[in-house]
Amino acid sequence: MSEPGDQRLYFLLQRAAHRLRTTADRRCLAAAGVTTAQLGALFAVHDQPGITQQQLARTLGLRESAVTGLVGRLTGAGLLGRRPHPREHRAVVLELTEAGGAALQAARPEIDRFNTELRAVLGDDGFTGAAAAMHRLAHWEP
Amino acid sequence: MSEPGDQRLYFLLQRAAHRLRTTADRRCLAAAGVTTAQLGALFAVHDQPGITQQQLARTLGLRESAVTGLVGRLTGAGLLGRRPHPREHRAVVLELTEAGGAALQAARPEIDRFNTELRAVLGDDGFTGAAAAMHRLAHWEP
DNA sequence: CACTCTCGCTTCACTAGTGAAGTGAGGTGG
DNA sequence: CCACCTCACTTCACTAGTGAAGCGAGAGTG
Repeated sequence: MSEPGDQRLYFLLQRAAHRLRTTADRRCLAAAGVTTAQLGALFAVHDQPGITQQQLARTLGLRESAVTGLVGRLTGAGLLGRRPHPREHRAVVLELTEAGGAALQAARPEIDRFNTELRAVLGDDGFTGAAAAMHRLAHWEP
Repeated sequence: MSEPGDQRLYFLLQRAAHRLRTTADRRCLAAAGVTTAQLGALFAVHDQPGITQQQLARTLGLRESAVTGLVGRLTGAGLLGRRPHPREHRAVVLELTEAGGAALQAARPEIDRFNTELRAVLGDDGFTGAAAAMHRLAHWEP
């Protein structure tokens, strides 16, 4: 409709990401008391129990210092547990607590609803195409 | 290549946005001493001199409180000037300083280079399609 | 003339991230 | 046996954003 030929991909991408993030965060906070960033960490730990913080950083695409903070907030909220790694003295092993699993369950329907809405906005082809493009950009080596 | 059918658009979008943002920020900081968020504000003021903070917030898709901080950093760096609005006592009017204009000029080639790289990664059609999708998502009313 | 209302902007506490520098228990080589 | 190195993790100062609460000069209103 408006501005059909807008080609400032970087700007639009940041705008879209920011928009989606704030609305998704709002919904997930209401539904499960966690943000989407926290949800990402919980999912990663759920999919790979016993993951270390370093692996988690790599999985989420963050620096380790960011993970220190994120994990700190999650353990503080009782959603994640930490214990020393059995074979590597520096490392720490993460696992979901019951509350963490419950938060994941509570957020699940909200996530599905959100995804469905995105699919409705873009259409099936647009959705798939966008996902493929984002995948390429996320894994691009500059 | 890997994970061809990854359909977690939200996750991928955030990942891509984060990835692009950090690399673009790094480059723009090196080339012009400003971040891309600051560059966005400078461009908006350049395109619309005398813009108020409220209008700037709307242009950038941010809350006014975020703009307070952003503008504070930019005036502190001497890139932006503030003066009282002639007709509206609450409002403030923004304009580029010379240093602000210079920063814009210094960043321009970096921006163009980055955009060219993105186009190379996605291909012309992929680029246009992604931009259209991002435009839709950025302007989506939930 | 006083009283209230308006509404840009600010402030505060918070989450979320970078990047550089630091920490320290445990292997490793002389 | 001890100094040295490794390297997960932490800390620190910073940018960037939300959302709620609040400020305050000026316009309306009685």
